[in-house]
Amino acid sequence: MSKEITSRSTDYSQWYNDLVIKGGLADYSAVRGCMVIKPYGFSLWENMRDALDKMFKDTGHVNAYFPLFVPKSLFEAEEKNAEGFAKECAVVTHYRLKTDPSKKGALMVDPEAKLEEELVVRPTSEAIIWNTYKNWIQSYRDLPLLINQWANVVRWEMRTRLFLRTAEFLWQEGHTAHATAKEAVEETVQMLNVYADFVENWMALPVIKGVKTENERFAGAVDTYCIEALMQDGKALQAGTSHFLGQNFARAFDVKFSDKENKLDYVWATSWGVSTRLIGALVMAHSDDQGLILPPKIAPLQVVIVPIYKGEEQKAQIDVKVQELVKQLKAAGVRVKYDDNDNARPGWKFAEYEMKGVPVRVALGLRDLENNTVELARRDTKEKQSVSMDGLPERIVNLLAEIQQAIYNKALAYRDSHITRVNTWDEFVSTLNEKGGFVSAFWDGTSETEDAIKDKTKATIRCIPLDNPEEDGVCVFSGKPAKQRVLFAQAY
RNA sequence: CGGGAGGUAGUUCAGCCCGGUAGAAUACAUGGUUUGGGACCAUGGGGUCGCAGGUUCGAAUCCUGUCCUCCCGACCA
Repeated sequence: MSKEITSRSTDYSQWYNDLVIKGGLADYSAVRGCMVIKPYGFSLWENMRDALDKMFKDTGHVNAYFPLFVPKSLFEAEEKNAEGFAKECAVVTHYRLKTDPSKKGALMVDPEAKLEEELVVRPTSEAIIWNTYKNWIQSYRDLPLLINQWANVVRWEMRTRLFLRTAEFLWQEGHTAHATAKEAVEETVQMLNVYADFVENWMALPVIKGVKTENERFAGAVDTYCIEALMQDGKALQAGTSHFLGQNFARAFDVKFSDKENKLDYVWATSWGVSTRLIGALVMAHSDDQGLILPPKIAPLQVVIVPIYKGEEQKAQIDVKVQELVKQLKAAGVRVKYDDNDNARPGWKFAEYEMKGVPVRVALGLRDLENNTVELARRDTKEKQSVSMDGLPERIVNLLAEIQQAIYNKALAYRDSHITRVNTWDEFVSTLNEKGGFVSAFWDGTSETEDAIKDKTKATIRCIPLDNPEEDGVCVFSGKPAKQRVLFAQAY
């Protein structure tokens, strides 16, 4: 069967690819490293986007849109940011094609149409946005400026993977400006909390909130806060970042404001983003060898109803019952589909919707009509039971909530059992090799140690957890004094 | 960007070594029987063999280039 999914134990990477492709989320395209997000995958993204957008607006932000292109001179203004992204930028150098005289029907770049100044296709929008903010901010009365943009960005990655790392991806980027450092840090932390809230409560994926070390910090940031999630293969995935940018961009773009005492100062900045990469996290964290498992809150379809019948007459009887149920479920705000396609038989549909991760399936046949029951099946546990049609809509609404919680609990249990405290280098290495997951270990605080560990084990410091206690210890690698444990892991 | 594998029907693949004008399964269409875990029978449509050159009487098959994908590695705010 062409729809079969490679098992996790056979080939984890292939399993992931199978889920994305066969689950109907995305497809490869003719463009290197760029994917087509299919309707089912995009619907998932829309649900995520809508929930996040509401949270951004509830915390006082508004949406705007800035250009796709950044003039090179603006891009290079903030030196560290420019350097960090330089190696993966697509650059527009010409603005016109012409017919190729040496080849019929072919086009060539018109050498006469070379741009005076190259345009960088945004890998992130700090530069173009801060160049704009310069014109918008004069006084403390103009602050804070709290803007978000939903956009696509391009990063010319060497090796791409569907959703996890594509050359073009969709994301949101918030860019805020504040009068004080304190306020900007508060904004940075607030948005980190919004991300954690979203990922945990909507995506059912537990995360660890923390701060990045200097090595892992966003280019141009003073501090990078992050949420880190754990995938089923024991590798960590950065699910979102929120940066305190200090006055770096204000200096680079000369954005000053007058405070109440008429004193000029540079404004304080933050930026924060999550991307379609979250879909990759979702797929890898929850799904099984039968296909996707999607949390009800963001699943494009929450309930699918499959009729089981012999002949038109039975079908008509079932239709009547189902129409009523669909109406009730829709009234309760449930995303429901009645699949009465006659081409596919029930067994085929069961397998198909399991692959697509629809949380709840209702099957309804003549036997059920006689007994006033339906067969109710949940995707996460694959449990099936025959239940009464009375009070069914409420029951389904409750079941959806139960599934949402169960998926979260399962991921949480896995994550918690994969945070291992180690005290020696041997333990550190063997834990990474044999068990995976997060390794909590003392670190001497130096980049050299961090680099050396990465070199030897491929593990990086995912974060210094926000609630980290200060304790005295010795660095697991260097043996030097250390003040706290940090979380290491191999990561996507 | 380095190493490996691959691109042939909508999909998964065989054919390639040894050149002779393309096949299976599945999907699709039609008709019939079916329908409580990926149904069956019959008939039918569908492919410039990734693209571009070259060798040859003749290329899916040999040669060169190029694009795309997958896996491993390097890189990855």
